[in-house]
Amino acid sequence: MAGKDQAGGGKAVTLTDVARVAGVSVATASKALNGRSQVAPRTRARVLQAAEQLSFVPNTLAQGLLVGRTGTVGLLTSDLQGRFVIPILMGAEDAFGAGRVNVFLCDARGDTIREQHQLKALLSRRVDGLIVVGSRTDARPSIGHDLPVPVVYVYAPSEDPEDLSLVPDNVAAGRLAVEHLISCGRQRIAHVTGDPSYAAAQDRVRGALEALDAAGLELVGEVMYSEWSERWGRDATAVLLERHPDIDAVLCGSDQIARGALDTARDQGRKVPGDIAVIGFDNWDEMVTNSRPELTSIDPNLQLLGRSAAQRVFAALDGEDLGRGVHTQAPRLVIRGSTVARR
Amino acid sequence: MAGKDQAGGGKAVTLTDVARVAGVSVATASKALNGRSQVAPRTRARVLQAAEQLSFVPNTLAQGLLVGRTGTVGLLTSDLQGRFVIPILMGAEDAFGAGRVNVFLCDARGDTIREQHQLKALLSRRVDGLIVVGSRTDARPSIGHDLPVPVVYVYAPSEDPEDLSLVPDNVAAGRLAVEHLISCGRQRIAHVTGDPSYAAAQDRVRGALEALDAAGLELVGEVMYSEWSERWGRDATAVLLERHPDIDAVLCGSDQIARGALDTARDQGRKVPGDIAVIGFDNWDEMVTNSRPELTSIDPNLQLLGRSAAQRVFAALDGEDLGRGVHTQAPRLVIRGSTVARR
DNA sequence: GAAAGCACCGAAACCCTTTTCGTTTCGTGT
DNA sequence: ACACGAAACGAAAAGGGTTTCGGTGCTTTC
Repeated sequence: MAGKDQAGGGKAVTLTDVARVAGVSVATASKALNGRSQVAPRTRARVLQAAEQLSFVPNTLAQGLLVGRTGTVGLLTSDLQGRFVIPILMGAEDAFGAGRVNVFLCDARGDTIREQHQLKALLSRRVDGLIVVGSRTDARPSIGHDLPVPVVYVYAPSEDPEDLSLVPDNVAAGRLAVEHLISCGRQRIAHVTGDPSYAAAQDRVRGALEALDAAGLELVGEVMYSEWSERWGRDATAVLLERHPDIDAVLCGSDQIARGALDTARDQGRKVPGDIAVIGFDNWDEMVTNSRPELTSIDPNLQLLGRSAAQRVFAALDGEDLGRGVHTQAPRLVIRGSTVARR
Repeated sequence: MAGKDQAGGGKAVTLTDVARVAGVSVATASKALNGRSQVAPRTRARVLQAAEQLSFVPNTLAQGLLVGRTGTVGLLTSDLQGRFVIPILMGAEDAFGAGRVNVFLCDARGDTIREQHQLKALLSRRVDGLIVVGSRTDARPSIGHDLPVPVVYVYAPSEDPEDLSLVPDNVAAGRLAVEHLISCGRQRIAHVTGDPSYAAAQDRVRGALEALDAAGLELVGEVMYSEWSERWGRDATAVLLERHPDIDAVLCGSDQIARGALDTARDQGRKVPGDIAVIGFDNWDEMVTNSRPELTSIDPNLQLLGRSAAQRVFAALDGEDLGRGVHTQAPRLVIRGSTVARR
C-alpha cells in the first residue's frame, strides 16, 4: 500500500473530496479552511477534521490561476559550479521565507541558447519574478526588456542601464584592503591578481590605487596579472620577492592567490605577518581558515546581495518601482592572522 | 513602456488573445500550436504568426491542472552550503533536460520543522517527484511514507528500508584507495581521517582494512580520527611521522586532510611521492589541483548520483516501480602526482 | 442532382480553488 | 404567530488551456 502510494499511484486529494467527507459544499469547505467568517464553528471543525484525515493539501496551481500570482521566483544562473552563486542563492531563499515563496533553480551552464530556453520555461510557469545570477562581475547581455515580470541581475550586471543590477563593490573592496594594510603600518605594497579580462580584477586594482594615492603612496612594481590560481600566487610571489625584496605587503586578487603567496613566503623563510602582510579577496571559508596563518580577506557580502535581490523582487510585486541601474553592495573586512599578529 | 512592463504591469498573454488576433477560436488556436492534425495549414500559419507576434507562452499551470502533471520536481536539501550538494543538484538538473522539467530548490538548513514546511509547500505545488539530499552519508529519518509522489533520497539514505536511497559507496572507495597505494608498491600505510561519528569515515576505514587484509597487510598504527580539516591533517601527519618514521603512504579521509598531510611532509623534507604517497577522498577540484604535488583522490561520482536520482523519479512517473533500499554508486580513482611521479 | 464523405472549425466541458451572490434556516422581537 | 434580520450554507462563475463532440461547408461519387 505504501509502496503504491510512493509510486505516485494515489492521485492527490482535492477540496471536493474534503467537502464530500465533511458533508458540505466545496464553497463552505474552502471558507472553513481559509478562516473566513461565514462558517459555523461546528461545521468548520468538521471540515478541518476531514482535511486532516485525508491529509489534504490545497493545490497552489489552481490558487495561482485565480489570483494571478504563483508565489514562485525563477533563479537563473549561468554557472552553478562556481562558488559565488551559492551564497547568493541562499540569501535569496532566506529572504523569501520558508514555504511562502518557492524558487525555481535553473542552470544555463553559460549557454545563451540554453538560457533562453530556461527563460521561456520559467515564464510559462508564470513565475512572479526573476533573479539572474552570473559568475563574473563583468556586464552581460540583458535577458530581454519586455518581460511580464520584474527581473533583478545579481553579481553580473546587465549591459542595459534600464535593468536593475546588484553587484559587489569591488572598487571599495580594493580600497578597503589597501587602507587596512596601511593602517597596519605597511608602506611597500605589491599587487598580484588574476585574469586581467575580469572586471573584478580591474575594479580592485582601481580601488587599491585610489587608496594608495590618497595616502601618498605608490604600488611597488607593476600589477601582476595572470590567472586565479594558487600556482600563480606562488610563482608571482617568488618573482616579486626576488625583484623587490623590500616589500612588506602583498595584496592578492583572490584568496587562492593569497594562499599561494603565503606558501612562497613560508618557503623562503619570510615571516607572515612579521615581515610581510598578505591579504586576499572573497573570504572563501575553506581557503582563509586552513592557511598558515589564517588569511585576512575582504568579504563581498554575497548573502546580503541575494537577500536584497529577493526583497527588490518582492517590492516590485507589491507595485513599487523596481528601479534601474547598477547598485553596489559594500564589502566587509575580516581580519585574521596574515595581517595582524595574534596576541 | 519598457519600465512599466518590467514592473510587472503588462499582464501575461493568454491563448484567448492569440485566438482573437488570429481570428479563430481558442480551440483551433490550441490545436494549431500543439501540432494536432485537424487544422488547415493556412490557419495554422496564421495562429503561429499571431502567437509569435504576441510572444505568447502557454500557461504551464493551466496545463498541469488539466493533465495532473506539472513537470516540476522538488529538491529538498538540508545543507546547501556543503559542497556535496552542488554536483548532485547539477546532475539532477542535467538529467531532467533544459526546460522540460524544472526544479524547485528548497534548503531546510538542517531544521526538521522547516523541512516539513517545505515539504508541504512542495506538495501543494503538486511536484511530480521529490529528491531529498543530505550533507552526510549517515541515515536520516524518512520524510514520510504515504506521500502522493515518488521520493528518492540521495547521499544521506533514509532510515526506512522501504524508501529508495542512492549513496556513494564509501567502502568501495576505501578499498579502491588502498588497492591503488598497494599497486604503487606501498606496504606501510597509515590512515588519518575525520570525525568518527560520520558514517563516511567509518565506511572508508572498513573498505581500507578489507583491502589491506586481502593483500596480507596491516595498517600502521591506529586509525587517527578527529576533524575534517587541513589543520588536523598537518598535526596528525606530524605525529605520525614521529611515531612511525618508516611509513610510505598516508591514506587521508578527505582531500582537506590530505592537503594538510602534504604540507607537513613538505615541511619535514619528505618527498612526495618519492618517500611518501598521499591520497585523499572527494576529488574536490580546488583542493586537488592546487596542492604540491597535485593530489590523487577518490571521486564519489556525485554528479552521476544526482542523475540517477532524477532518472529514477522519471521512471516512477512512467509507472515503473520506484524500488527500495540503499543503492550505492561506485567511486572512481583519479591519479595525480601525490602517488605517482610525473614522467 | 442528390447523397455521402471529408476537412476544418467552434462551443462547451473539464481541471481545482476562490469568491460573489443568492437561498435557506434559525432566532428574536413585536 | 408572524415578520424581519442575521447567520450559515450552496450554486455558479472565473481563471487559462486542452479535448471531445457536434456542426458547417465543401468535394466527390453514383
